[in-house]
Amino acid sequence: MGITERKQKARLAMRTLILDTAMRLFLEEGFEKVTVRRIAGAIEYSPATIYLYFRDKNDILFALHAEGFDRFYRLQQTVLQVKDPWERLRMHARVYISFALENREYYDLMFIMRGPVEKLKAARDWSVGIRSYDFLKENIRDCMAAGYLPKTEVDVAAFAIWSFTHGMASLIIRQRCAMISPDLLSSVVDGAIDFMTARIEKGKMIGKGRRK
Amino acid sequence: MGITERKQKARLAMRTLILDTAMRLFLEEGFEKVTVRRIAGAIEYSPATIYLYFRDKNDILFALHAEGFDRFYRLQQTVLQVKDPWERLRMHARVYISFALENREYYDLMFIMRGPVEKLKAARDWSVGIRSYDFLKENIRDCMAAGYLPKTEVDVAAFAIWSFTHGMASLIIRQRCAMISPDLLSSVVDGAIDFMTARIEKGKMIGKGRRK
DNA sequence: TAATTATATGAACATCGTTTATTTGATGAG
DNA sequence: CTCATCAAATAAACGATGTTCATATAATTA
Repeated sequence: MGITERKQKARLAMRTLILDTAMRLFLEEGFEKVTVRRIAGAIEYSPATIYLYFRDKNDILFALHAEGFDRFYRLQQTVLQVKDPWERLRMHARVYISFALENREYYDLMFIMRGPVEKLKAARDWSVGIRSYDFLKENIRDCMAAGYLPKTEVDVAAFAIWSFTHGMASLIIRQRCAMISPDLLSSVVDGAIDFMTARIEKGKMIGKGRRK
Repeated sequence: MGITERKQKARLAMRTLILDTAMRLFLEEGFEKVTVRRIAGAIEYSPATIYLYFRDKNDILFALHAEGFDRFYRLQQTVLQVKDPWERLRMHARVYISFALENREYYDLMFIMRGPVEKLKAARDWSVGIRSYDFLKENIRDCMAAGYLPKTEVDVAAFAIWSFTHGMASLIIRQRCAMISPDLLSSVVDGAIDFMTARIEKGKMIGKGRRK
Protein backbone atom coordinates (compact mmCIF):
# COMPACT_ATOMS: atom_id res chain seq x y z
CA MET A 1 0.00 0.00 0.00
CA GLY A 2 1.96 3.00 -1.22
CA ILE A 3 -0.67 5.51 -0.22
CA THR A 4 -1.17 4.83 3.47
CA GLU A 5 2.58 4.51 3.72
CA ARG A 6 3.04 7.97 2.26
CA LYS A 7 0.44 9.32 4.65
CA GLN A 8 2.26 7.81 7.56
CA LYS A 9 5.45 9.44 6.36
CA ALA A 10 3.75 12.80 6.05
CA ARG A 11 2.28 12.39 9.47
CA LEU A 12 5.66 11.60 10.94
CA ALA A 13 7.26 14.48 9.06
CA MET A 14 4.71 16.84 10.59
CA ARG A 15 5.38 15.45 14.05
CA THR A 16 9.11 15.98 13.73
CA LEU A 17 8.56 19.43 12.25
CA ILE A 18 6.56 20.35 15.32
CA LEU A 19 9.12 18.81 17.64
CA ASP A 20 12.08 20.47 15.95
CA THR A 21 10.38 23.81 16.11
CA ALA A 22 9.47 23.38 19.74
CA MET A 23 13.06 22.38 20.40
CA ARG A 24 14.41 25.40 18.57
CA LEU A 25 12.22 27.76 20.57
CA PHE A 26 13.36 25.96 23.67
CA LEU A 27 17.03 26.36 22.95
CA GLU A 28 17.05 29.72 21.26
CA GLU A 29 14.58 31.66 23.30
CA GLY A 30 14.40 29.71 26.50
CA PHE A 31 11.71 28.21 28.55
CA GLU A 32 8.56 30.22 28.47
CA LYS A 33 8.63 30.76 24.75
CA VAL A 34 7.43 27.24 24.13
CA THR A 35 3.71 27.73 23.85
CA VAL A 36 1.36 25.86 21.59
CA ARG A 37 0.42 29.04 19.80
CA ARG A 38 4.03 30.04 19.26
CA ILE A 39 5.02 26.66 17.90
CA ALA A 40 2.05 26.79 15.56
CA GLY A 41 2.97 30.32 14.52
CA ALA A 42 6.58 29.37 13.83
CA ILE A 43 5.57 26.64 11.40
CA GLU A 44 2.71 28.77 10.09
CA TYR A 45 -0.09 26.47 11.09
CA SER A 46 -3.10 26.98 13.24
CA PRO A 47 -2.77 26.10 16.94
CA ALA A 48 -5.53 23.55 16.53
CA THR A 49 -3.42 21.64 14.03
CA ILE A 50 -0.90 20.82 16.74
CA TYR A 51 -3.55 18.80 18.47
CA LEU A 52 -3.92 16.56 15.43
CA TYR A 53 -0.39 15.31 16.08
CA PHE A 54 -0.02 15.55 19.85
CA ARG A 55 -2.57 14.82 22.49
CA ASP A 56 -1.59 17.84 24.57
CA LYS A 57 1.34 20.09 25.33
CA ASN A 58 2.92 17.67 27.78
CA ASP A 59 2.98 15.12 25.00
CA ILE A 60 5.29 17.46 23.11
CA LEU A 61 7.41 18.15 26.17
CA PHE A 62 7.77 14.46 26.77
CA ALA A 63 9.06 13.90 23.26
CA LEU A 64 11.72 16.56 23.82
CA HIS A 65 12.43 14.91 27.14
CA ALA A 66 13.18 11.68 25.31
CA GLU A 67 15.37 13.49 22.78
CA GLY A 68 17.30 15.04 25.65
CA PHE A 69 18.00 11.65 27.17
CA ASP A 70 19.29 10.49 23.83
CA ARG A 71 21.75 13.36 23.59
CA PHE A 72 22.72 12.79 27.19
CA TYR A 73 23.35 9.11 26.64
CA ARG A 74 25.57 9.74 23.65
CA LEU A 75 27.64 12.29 25.54
CA GLN A 76 27.84 9.97 28.49
CA GLN A 77 29.34 7.22 26.36
CA THR A 78 32.45 9.33 25.80
CA VAL A 79 33.64 8.47 29.30
CA LEU A 80 34.34 4.96 28.03
CA GLN A 81 37.56 6.37 26.63
CA VAL A 82 38.83 6.45 30.19
CA LYS A 83 39.99 2.97 31.06
CA ASP A 84 40.53 3.19 34.80
CA PRO A 85 37.07 2.68 36.40
CA TRP A 86 37.67 5.20 39.13
CA GLU A 87 38.86 7.93 36.82
CA ARG A 88 35.97 7.02 34.55
CA LEU A 89 33.53 7.52 37.39
CA ARG A 90 35.06 10.90 38.16
CA MET A 91 34.82 11.81 34.50
CA HIS A 92 31.22 10.61 34.59
CA ALA A 93 30.40 13.17 37.25
CA ARG A 94 32.10 15.97 35.37
CA VAL A 95 30.38 15.07 32.11
CA TYR A 96 27.04 14.94 33.92
CA ILE A 97 27.47 18.42 35.33
CA SER A 98 28.68 19.92 32.10
CA PHE A 99 25.75 18.45 30.20
CA ALA A 100 23.41 19.92 32.78
CA LEU A 101 24.98 23.36 32.72
CA GLU A 102 25.44 23.59 28.98
CA ASN A 103 21.98 22.27 28.18
CA ARG A 104 19.97 23.78 31.01
CA GLU A 105 16.64 23.72 29.25
CA TYR A 106 17.09 20.07 28.37
CA TYR A 107 18.24 19.17 31.82
CA ASP A 108 15.35 20.99 33.38
CA LEU A 109 12.95 19.15 31.12
CA MET A 110 14.56 15.80 31.84
CA PHE A 111 15.07 15.98 35.57
CA ILE A 112 13.21 18.89 37.10
CA MET A 113 10.09 20.02 35.30
CA ARG A 114 6.76 18.62 36.38
CA GLY A 115 5.09 18.75 32.99
CA PRO A 116 6.61 16.08 30.80
CA VAL A 117 6.51 13.39 33.43
CA GLU A 118 3.23 13.78 35.16
CA LYS A 119 0.88 12.01 32.78
CA LEU A 120 3.22 9.13 32.17
CA LYS A 121 2.78 5.80 33.82
CA ALA A 122 4.32 3.07 31.69
CA ALA A 123 7.81 2.00 32.68
CA ARG A 124 8.88 1.73 29.05
CA ASP A 125 8.55 5.50 28.75
CA TRP A 126 11.52 5.72 31.05
CA SER A 127 13.65 3.31 29.06
CA VAL A 128 15.92 6.02 27.67
CA GLY A 129 16.49 7.30 31.17
CA ILE A 130 17.02 3.90 32.69
CA ARG A 131 19.59 3.12 30.02
CA SER A 132 21.73 5.98 31.31
CA TYR A 133 21.20 4.93 34.88
CA ASP A 134 22.26 1.36 34.06
CA PHE A 135 25.38 2.75 32.47
CA LEU A 136 26.23 4.49 35.72
CA LYS A 137 25.55 1.32 37.69
CA GLU A 138 27.85 -0.63 35.38
CA ASN A 139 30.59 1.89 36.04
CA ILE A 140 30.04 1.58 39.76
CA ARG A 141 30.21 -2.18 39.54
CA ASP A 142 33.55 -1.83 37.76
CA CYS A 143 34.80 0.40 40.57
CA MET A 144 33.73 -2.15 43.14
CA ALA A 145 35.36 -4.97 41.22
CA ALA A 146 38.58 -2.98 40.98
CA GLY A 147 38.51 -2.26 44.69
CA TYR A 148 37.83 1.46 44.48
CA LEU A 149 34.51 1.08 46.22
CA PRO A 150 33.33 -1.38 48.85
CA LYS A 151 31.04 -4.06 47.51
CA THR A 152 27.74 -2.70 48.74
CA GLU A 153 24.42 -2.61 46.94
CA VAL A 154 24.96 -1.05 43.56
CA ASP A 155 21.52 0.54 43.49
CA VAL A 156 22.17 2.38 46.71
CA ALA A 157 25.58 3.63 45.65
CA ALA A 158 24.25 4.69 42.26
CA PHE A 159 21.36 6.58 43.77
CA ALA A 160 23.70 8.31 46.21
CA ILE A 161 26.12 9.42 43.52
CA TRP A 162 23.40 10.43 41.12
CA SER A 163 21.72 12.44 43.85
CA PHE A 164 24.93 14.29 44.50
CA THR A 165 25.45 15.35 40.90
CA HIS A 166 21.80 16.05 40.27
CA GLY A 167 21.71 18.09 43.44
CA MET A 168 24.46 20.40 42.27
CA ALA A 169 22.98 20.71 38.81
CA SER A 170 19.47 21.48 39.98
CA LEU A 171 20.53 23.92 42.68
CA ILE A 172 22.45 25.88 40.09
CA ILE A 173 19.83 25.70 37.36
CA ARG A 174 17.05 26.71 39.70
CA GLN A 175 19.23 29.43 41.18
CA ARG A 176 19.50 28.39 44.79
CA CYS A 177 23.17 29.15 45.11
CA ALA A 178 22.95 32.79 46.14
CA MET A 179 25.31 32.11 49.02
CA ILE A 180 28.08 31.23 46.61
CA SER A 181 29.45 34.08 44.57
CA PRO A 182 28.80 33.45 40.87
CA ASP A 183 32.41 33.68 39.79
CA LEU A 184 33.43 31.12 42.39
CA LEU A 185 30.63 28.74 41.52
CA SER A 186 32.38 26.63 38.92
CA SER A 187 35.41 26.17 41.12
CA VAL A 188 33.17 25.19 44.03
CA VAL A 189 31.49 22.62 41.82
CA ASP A 190 34.84 21.19 40.77
CA GLY A 191 35.91 21.26 44.38
CA ALA A 192 32.76 19.45 45.45
CA ILE A 193 33.34 16.69 42.89
CA ASP A 194 36.92 16.34 44.08
CA PHE A 195 35.79 16.36 47.69
CA MET A 196 33.16 13.72 47.14
CA THR A 197 35.24 11.41 44.99
CA ALA A 198 38.25 11.73 47.26
CA ARG A 199 36.09 11.00 50.27
CA ILE A 200 34.18 8.19 48.66
CA GLU A 201 37.15 6.21 47.46
CA LYS A 202 37.63 3.06 49.42
CA GLY A 203 40.45 2.62 51.88
CA LYS A 204 42.55 5.47 50.56
CA MET A 205 44.42 5.72 53.87
CA ILE A 206 45.90 2.28 53.56
CA GLY A 207 47.81 3.10 50.44
CA LYS A 208 49.06 -0.05 48.81
CA GLY A 209 50.03 2.06 45.85
CA ARG A 210 47.01 0.99 43.92
CA ARG A 211 46.71 4.37 42.19
CA LYS A 212 49.07 5.21 39.35
CA MET B 1 -1.45 58.16 66.40
CA GLY B 2 -4.02 55.50 67.20
CA ILE B 3 -5.68 55.69 63.84
CA THR B 4 -2.85 55.05 61.44
CA GLU B 5 -1.63 52.40 63.82
CA ARG B 6 -4.94 50.60 63.62
CA LYS B 7 -4.83 50.84 59.85
CA GLN B 8 -1.39 49.33 59.77
CA LYS B 9 -2.64 46.51 61.93
CA ALA B 10 -5.59 45.93 59.63
CA ARG B 11 -3.28 45.96 56.68
CA LEU B 12 -0.99 43.40 58.25
CA ALA B 13 -3.95 41.27 59.29
CA MET B 14 -5.14 41.22 55.71
CA ARG B 15 -1.69 40.24 54.50
CA THR B 16 -1.48 37.33 56.88
CA LEU B 17 -5.03 36.30 56.04
CA ILE B 18 -4.05 36.09 52.40
CA LEU B 19 -0.84 34.23 53.19
CA ASP B 20 -2.53 31.76 55.51
CA THR B 21 -5.17 31.04 52.92
CA ALA B 22 -2.62 30.60 50.17
CA MET B 23 -0.71 28.30 52.47
CA ARG B 24 -3.82 26.28 53.29
CA LEU B 25 -4.62 25.80 49.60
CA PHE B 26 -1.04 24.82 49.08
CA LEU B 27 -1.00 22.18 51.74
CA GLU B 28 -4.54 20.89 51.48
CA GLU B 29 -5.14 20.84 47.78
CA GLY B 30 -1.64 20.89 46.41
CA PHE B 31 0.19 22.93 43.93
CA GLU B 32 -2.00 24.12 41.16
CA LYS B 33 -4.82 25.19 43.41
CA VAL B 34 -2.91 28.27 44.46
CA THR B 35 -4.22 30.83 42.03
CA VAL B 36 -4.86 34.46 42.77
CA ARG B 37 -8.52 34.04 41.98
CA ARG B 38 -8.86 31.00 44.22
CA ILE B 39 -7.14 32.69 47.14
CA ALA B 40 -9.43 35.67 46.69
CA GLY B 41 -12.44 33.39 46.50
CA ALA B 42 -11.45 31.52 49.63
CA ILE B 43 -11.37 34.70 51.69
CA GLU B 44 -14.39 36.07 49.82
CA TYR B 45 -12.68 39.06 48.34
CA SER B 46 -12.22 40.21 44.80
CA PRO B 47 -9.03 39.08 42.99
CA ALA B 48 -8.06 42.71 42.54
CA THR B 49 -7.94 43.17 46.30
CA ILE B 50 -5.01 40.78 46.51
CA TYR B 51 -2.98 43.24 44.52
CA LEU B 52 -3.49 45.92 47.15
CA TYR B 53 -1.43 43.79 49.52
CA PHE B 54 1.00 41.99 47.24
CA ARG B 55 2.75 43.28 44.18
CA ASP B 56 2.19 40.09 42.23
CA LYS B 57 1.71 36.37 42.70
CA ASN B 58 5.40 35.67 43.13
CA ASP B 59 5.39 38.10 45.98
CA ILE B 60 2.96 35.79 47.74
CA LEU B 61 4.96 32.71 46.86
CA PHE B 62 8.07 34.33 48.20
CA ALA B 63 6.41 35.05 51.51
CA LEU B 64 5.47 31.37 51.82
CA HIS B 65 9.00 30.53 50.77
CA ALA B 66 10.28 32.55 53.72
CA GLU B 67 7.79 30.90 56.07
CA GLY B 68 9.01 27.51 54.86
CA PHE B 69 12.60 28.38 55.67
CA ASP B 70 11.52 29.39 59.11
CA ARG B 71 9.85 26.07 59.77
CA PHE B 72 12.84 24.32 58.30
CA TYR B 73 15.28 26.18 60.48
CA ARG B 74 13.36 25.37 63.65
CA LEU B 75 13.22 21.68 62.77
CA GLN B 76 16.89 21.76 61.89
CA GLN B 77 17.80 23.07 65.34
CA THR B 78 16.61 19.84 66.91
CA VAL B 79 19.80 18.13 65.77
CA LEU B 80 21.65 20.14 68.40
CA GLN B 81 20.45 17.54 70.87
CA VAL B 82 23.02 15.22 69.36
CA LYS B 83 26.36 16.05 70.92
CA ASP B 84 28.76 14.10 68.75
CA PRO B 85 29.40 16.25 65.64
CA TRP B 86 29.53 13.32 63.29
CA GLU B 87 26.30 11.79 64.49
CA ARG B 88 24.83 15.26 64.44
CA LEU B 89 25.77 15.64 60.80
CA ARG B 90 24.18 12.29 60.00
CA MET B 91 21.07 13.38 61.85
CA HIS B 92 21.18 16.60 59.91
CA ALA B 93 20.90 14.70 56.65
CA ARG B 94 18.02 12.57 57.91
CA VAL B 95 16.16 15.60 59.23
CA TYR B 96 16.69 17.37 55.92
CA ILE B 97 15.22 14.52 53.94
CA SER B 98 12.28 14.03 56.24
CA PHE B 99 11.43 17.71 56.13
CA ALA B 100 11.52 17.57 52.36
CA LEU B 101 9.37 14.48 52.08
CA GLU B 102 6.86 15.46 54.73
CA ASN B 103 6.50 19.03 53.48
CA ARG B 104 6.82 18.51 49.76
CA GLU B 105 4.97 21.63 48.73
CA TYR B 106 7.12 23.74 51.02
CA TYR B 107 10.29 22.11 49.88
CA ASP B 108 9.35 22.55 46.28
CA LEU B 109 8.67 26.21 46.88
CA MET B 110 11.91 26.70 48.77
CA PHE B 111 14.34 24.78 46.62
CA ILE B 112 12.85 23.87 43.28
CA MET B 113 10.14 26.18 41.97
CA ARG B 114 11.14 28.95 39.64
CA GLY B 115 8.46 31.40 40.69
CA PRO B 116 9.29 32.69 44.15
CA VAL B 117 12.93 33.29 43.44
CA GLU B 118 13.07 34.79 40.02
CA LYS B 119 12.27 38.41 40.74
CA LEU B 120 14.44 38.57 43.79
CA LYS B 121 17.84 40.13 43.75
CA ALA B 122 18.73 41.45 47.18
CA ALA B 123 20.93 39.19 49.25
CA ARG B 124 18.95 39.91 52.38
CA ASP B 125 15.97 38.12 50.85
CA TRP B 126 18.00 34.97 51.21
CA SER B 127 18.90 35.58 54.82
CA VAL B 128 16.53 32.92 56.15
CA GLY B 129 18.05 30.42 53.76
CA ILE B 130 21.61 31.41 54.44
CA ARG B 131 20.99 31.03 58.15
CA SER B 132 20.25 27.35 57.61
CA TYR B 133 23.24 26.98 55.35
CA ASP B 134 25.49 28.57 57.96
CA PHE B 135 24.16 26.15 60.49
CA LEU B 136 25.24 23.27 58.25
CA LYS B 137 28.65 24.82 57.77
CA GLU B 138 29.04 25.19 61.53
CA ASN B 139 28.30 21.52 61.92
CA ILE B 140 30.83 20.64 59.26
CA ARG B 141 33.44 22.79 60.99
CA ASP B 142 32.76 20.87 64.19
CA CYS B 143 33.28 17.61 62.33
CA MET B 144 36.58 18.86 60.95
CA ALA B 145 37.71 20.05 64.34
CA ALA B 146 36.85 16.68 65.84
CA GLY B 147 38.74 14.89 63.10
CA TYR B 148 35.77 13.31 61.36
CA LEU B 149 36.45 15.24 58.20
CA PRO B 150 39.68 16.50 56.66
CA LYS B 151 40.21 20.21 57.06
CA THR B 152 39.28 21.31 53.58
CA GLU B 153 37.29 24.35 52.53
CA VAL B 154 34.07 24.37 54.48
CA ASP B 155 32.10 25.95 51.66
CA VAL B 156 33.05 23.18 49.29
CA ALA B 157 32.20 20.42 51.74
CA ALA B 158 28.92 22.08 52.64
CA PHE B 159 27.91 22.48 49.04
CA ALA B 160 28.77 18.87 48.32
CA ILE B 161 26.76 17.51 51.23
CA TRP B 162 23.85 19.83 50.61
CA SER B 163 23.81 18.83 46.96
CA PHE B 164 23.62 15.20 47.93
CA THR B 165 20.62 15.59 50.20
CA HIS B 166 18.88 18.07 47.93
CA GLY B 167 19.47 15.74 45.03
CA MET B 168 17.64 12.88 46.72
CA ALA B 169 14.82 15.10 47.87
CA SER B 170 14.24 16.75 44.51
CA LEU B 171 14.49 13.54 42.51
CA ILE B 172 11.80 12.03 44.68
CA ILE B 173 9.56 15.08 44.80
CA ARG B 174 9.74 15.61 41.07
CA GLN B 175 9.22 11.89 40.49
CA ARG B 176 12.42 10.91 38.73
CA CYS B 177 12.88 7.68 40.64
CA ALA B 178 10.89 5.36 38.41
CA MET B 179 13.79 2.92 38.36
CA ILE B 180 13.48 2.37 42.08
CA SER B 181 10.38 0.52 43.19
CA PRO B 182 8.28 2.79 45.40
CA ASP B 183 8.20 0.46 48.39
CA LEU B 184 11.99 0.20 48.37
CA LEU B 185 12.53 3.92 48.00
CA SER B 186 12.72 4.87 51.65
CA SER B 187 15.17 2.10 52.40
CA VAL B 188 17.29 3.14 49.43
CA VAL B 189 17.32 6.70 50.75
CA ASP B 190 18.40 5.51 54.18
CA GLY B 191 20.97 3.31 52.51
CA ALA B 192 22.29 6.20 50.46
CA ILE B 193 22.71 8.36 53.55
CA ASP B 194 24.55 5.53 55.26
CA PHE B 195 26.66 4.94 52.18
CA MET B 196 27.60 8.58 51.85
CA THR B 197 28.32 9.23 55.50
CA ALA B 198 30.26 6.01 55.88
CA ARG B 199 32.29 6.81 52.78
CA ILE B 200 32.82 10.43 53.68
CA GLU B 201 34.13 9.91 57.15
CA LYS B 202 37.81 10.64 57.42
CA GLY B 203 40.37 7.93 57.90
CA LYS B 204 37.97 5.28 59.03
CA MET B 205 40.41 2.55 57.99
CA ILE B 206 43.07 3.63 60.44
CA GLY B 207 40.95 3.13 63.46
CA LYS B 208 42.50 4.80 66.44
CA GLY B 209 39.33 4.07 68.32
CA ARG B 210 38.14 7.61 67.95
CA ARG B 211 34.53 6.50 67.73
CA LYS B 212 32.75 5.54 70.89
C1' DT C 1 -18.30 12.93 -11.31
C1' DA C 2 -20.12 12.11 -6.71
C1' DA C 3 -19.32 10.43 -2.05
C1' DT C 4 -16.23 9.77 1.58
C1' DT C 5 -12.51 10.59 4.43
C1' DA C 6 -8.55 12.87 6.34
C1' DT C 7 -6.57 17.40 7.26
C1' DA C 8 -6.69 22.17 8.60
C1' DT C 9 -8.70 26.05 10.73
C1' DG C 10 -11.53 30.05 12.93
C1' DA C 11 -13.84 30.94 16.65
C1' DA C 12 -14.89 29.97 20.96
C1' DC C 13 -14.38 28.30 26.09
C1' DA C 14 -12.42 28.34 30.44
C1' DT C 15 -8.73 29.83 32.97
C1' DC C 16 -4.77 32.45 34.23
C1' DG C 17 -2.18 36.98 36.09
C1' DT C 18 -2.82 41.69 36.04
C1' DT C 19 -4.58 46.69 35.33
C1' DT C 20 -7.85 50.49 35.39
C1' DA C 21 -11.85 53.13 36.07
C1' DT C 22 -15.42 53.24 39.24
C1' DT C 23 -17.96 52.62 43.45
C1' DT C 24 -18.18 52.07 48.33
C1' DG C 25 -17.22 53.27 52.97
C1' DA C 26 -14.87 55.47 56.54
C1' DT C 27 -12.44 59.81 58.28
C1' DG C 28 -11.78 64.68 59.14
C1' DA C 29 -13.27 69.72 58.43
C1' DG C 30 -16.54 73.37 58.41
C1' DC D 1 -24.92 67.26 60.84
C1' DT D 2 -23.24 67.75 56.29
C1' DC D 3 -19.96 67.68 52.99
C1' DA D 4 -15.36 66.92 51.05
C1' DT D 5 -11.45 63.83 51.23
C1' DC D 6 -9.08 59.76 51.01
C1' DA D 7 -8.23 54.85 51.25
C1' DA D 8 -10.26 50.23 50.40
C1' DA D 9 -12.73 47.19 47.42
C1' DT D 10 -14.46 45.83 43.21
C1' DA D 11 -16.41 45.00 38.40
C1' DA D 12 -14.94 44.72 34.10
C1' DA D 13 -11.68 44.27 30.96
C1' DC D 14 -6.96 42.98 28.63
C1' DG D 15 -3.88 39.88 26.89
C1' DA D 16 -2.26 35.53 27.57
C1' DT D 17 -2.57 30.46 28.12
C1' DG D 18 -4.18 25.26 26.85
C1' DT D 19 -7.81 23.09 24.60
C1' DT D 20 -12.16 21.85 21.92
C1' DC D 21 -15.56 21.80 18.17
C1' DA D 22 -18.13 22.90 14.24
C1' DT D 23 -16.97 24.11 9.81
C1' DA D 24 -14.37 24.38 5.55
C1' DT D 25 -10.85 22.56 2.49
C1' DA D 26 -8.25 19.11 0.12
C1' DA D 27 -7.32 14.39 -1.09
C1' DT D 28 -8.83 9.67 -1.90
C1' DT D 29 -12.18 6.19 -3.18
C1' DA D 30 -16.35 4.48 -5.50
